Amino acid sequence: MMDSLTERKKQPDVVRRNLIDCAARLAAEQGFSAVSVQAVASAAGVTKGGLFHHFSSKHALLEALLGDLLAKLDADIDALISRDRDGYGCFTRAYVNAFFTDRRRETYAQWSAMSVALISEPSLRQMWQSWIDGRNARHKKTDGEIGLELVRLAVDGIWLADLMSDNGHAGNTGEALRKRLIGMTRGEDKI
Amino acid sequence: MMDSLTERKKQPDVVRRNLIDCAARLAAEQGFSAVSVQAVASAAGVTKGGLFHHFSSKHALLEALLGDLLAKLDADIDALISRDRDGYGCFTRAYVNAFFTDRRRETYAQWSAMSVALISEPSLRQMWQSWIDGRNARHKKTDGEIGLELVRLAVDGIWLADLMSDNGHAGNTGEALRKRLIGMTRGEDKI
DNA sequence: GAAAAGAAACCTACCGTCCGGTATGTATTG
DNA sequence: CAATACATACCGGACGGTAGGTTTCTTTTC
Repeated sequence: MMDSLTERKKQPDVVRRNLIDCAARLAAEQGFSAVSVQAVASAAGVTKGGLFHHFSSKHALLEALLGDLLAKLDADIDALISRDRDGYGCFTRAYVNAFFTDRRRETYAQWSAMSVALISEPSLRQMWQSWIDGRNARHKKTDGEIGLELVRLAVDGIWLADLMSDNGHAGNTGEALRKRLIGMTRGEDKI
Repeated sequence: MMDSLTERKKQPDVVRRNLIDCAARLAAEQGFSAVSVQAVASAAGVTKGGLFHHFSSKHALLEALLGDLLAKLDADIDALISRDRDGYGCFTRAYVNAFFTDRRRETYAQWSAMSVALISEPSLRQMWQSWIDGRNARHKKTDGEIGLELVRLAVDGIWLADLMSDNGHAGNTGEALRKRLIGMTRGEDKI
């Protein structure tokens, strides 16, 4: 029996989607250790059994969550690349800019929390690894040089520094860094 | 009653030391998730109660372990700095070289495992944060420039890449990167 | 210097909690 | 009716931590 006003059909895909979102929100707001099966299920207004109906294991849920984040990142980067006029270093520039814009969005908090899982869980690492390998292979012609690799590594370094920092945002402090990095992708030398 | 040959007095500080080392070894060989109180105690040939006699909590044990690693890193970096003739960028160079030499040692595996805890546990993060803050303040005159900060960030990026990579060593692939980074600390521009 | 007293160094046994996962039921849907 | 979409109830295990005893060393006392 359903509420008279809220009367709807069951929407399993909506529930499934909601489970992923709740897992992401939990991870973002309370850290990865707070992402237990019970917590995610409760947050989504479902019981644990219900969650296990949609995902065969906790791991499957995490994989879905990571896949989601990767898909978004993929879209962002592709959009940035298509708007880039120069060929040389276009992926690296997109990588830098995608990072610095995501840095203020809520997805960033999700990434932050996800990173912990990403480092500890081998199969999740594998997903990230194959993503980055695929991208590197795809943009080898335009972004294969070691100088550009260094730029991307520096971005990862900032990411790591953010993870270590207490204030999640760490936001506006990096504009100088961003400009410098973008400059490096264009072969500008400085000082 | 003691064994006739193994006759020794109790050496609590040795046991304590051994507990830290075993925690580090466990973390290095089986990942951070394998570092449970029970596992560490067993590896050190002591019971759980014995461990809790030396460390008031699991967290205290982890802090001791991190403190140990930081002390070693401190010593390494100081030694490298004292051997550096130039003033400008000496800390950054030491940071780069300490990383790349540690990369082949066993301490690196310990760091790898520790990083997971470092990211997830706030109070451990705090220890790292204050270490790096102290170093940055101390070398502000010689290593304050943004270009040098970028070099250090890139090193952190390599560290993160290693964490994500499956092969723990990832060793010799980075010599070109190292030279490039060292070059950047001397104001050389390239390509 | 030996006995007594005290503290430090451990061990055994246990507790409550939370975890991921399962087995089985029941209501909804097509 | 059959399949899907959930809920309920439960399990075995590991986890961090505690309580209380027992052994070993150190210090005091006579």
